[in-house]
Amino acid sequence: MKDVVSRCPIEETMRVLSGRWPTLLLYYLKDGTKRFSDLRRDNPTVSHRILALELRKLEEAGIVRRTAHAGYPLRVDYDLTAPGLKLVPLIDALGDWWEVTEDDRAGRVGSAAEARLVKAA
Amino acid sequence: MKDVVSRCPIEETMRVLSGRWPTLLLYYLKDGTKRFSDLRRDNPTVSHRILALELRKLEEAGIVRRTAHAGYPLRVDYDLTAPGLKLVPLIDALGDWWEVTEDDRAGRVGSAAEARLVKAA
DNA sequence: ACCTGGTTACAGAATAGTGCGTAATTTACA
DNA sequence: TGTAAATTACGCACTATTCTGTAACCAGGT
Repeated sequence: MKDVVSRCPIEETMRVLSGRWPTLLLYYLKDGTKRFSDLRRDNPTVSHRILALELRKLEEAGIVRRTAHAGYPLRVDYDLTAPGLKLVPLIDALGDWWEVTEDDRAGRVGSAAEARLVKAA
Repeated sequence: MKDVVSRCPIEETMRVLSGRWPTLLLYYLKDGTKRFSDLRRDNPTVSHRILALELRKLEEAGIVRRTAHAGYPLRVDYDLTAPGLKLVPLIDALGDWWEVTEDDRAGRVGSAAEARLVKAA
């Protein structure tokens, strides 16, 4: 994915949300502040390095906020920004779509155009 | 992205929609049947190989339907299935989100938690 | 020395692009 | 009449690019 300037908002959004982790991190962050180590526990299959990179990407996109606290054994908090919170229901909707359409997607029901014809008849 | 079996519907959905092309193809297919060459014209930056692969992925996911007509000059039509059509408004919503939150994301307004506090005060 | 959050270096895997080949029919031209 | 070229939707091999993981290392504070 080259860094092409596209004025298409869908493309821009997907540039941020694409991949395995972004939506999952949003999901885990939706009910409050989490620390780096919390997020690792939430999803143990993400590597240390990738988690840091993904979080930074989301931070730069203005979706999560990073807060570093001075002192102790070091502590960094992550939480959603207002735009990030607004994104949560949209992502949930995608998950719902997956479940609701499960049978149709598997059961090869035919095209939507076909369905329209059937309804019209 | 390994082929890990995850029962998380969000993860499953993103496995299909991730990347630069899937959402764009959905976008171009939303108002009717298109041929392979139409889709190439709609997005001239996708290579023929990748377009074929992406379309096949979407077909296997039950989102688009492929219809090959016999005979030469060879002709193949693509259109959305019913689940695919249902997906369209969700993707549009993501695009809208990008535009609506543009200022907030850029203008570093602070976290959502902060916003809640402000409202509460 | 140990903890947490993060970075760097390198390796291997996954993904994307280029160019060539193919099919049967039509059109283009000498 | 012969033949060369274009058309359409790919598949295949090869290369380029990007992504992801492992492991090591660093910072500041107890």
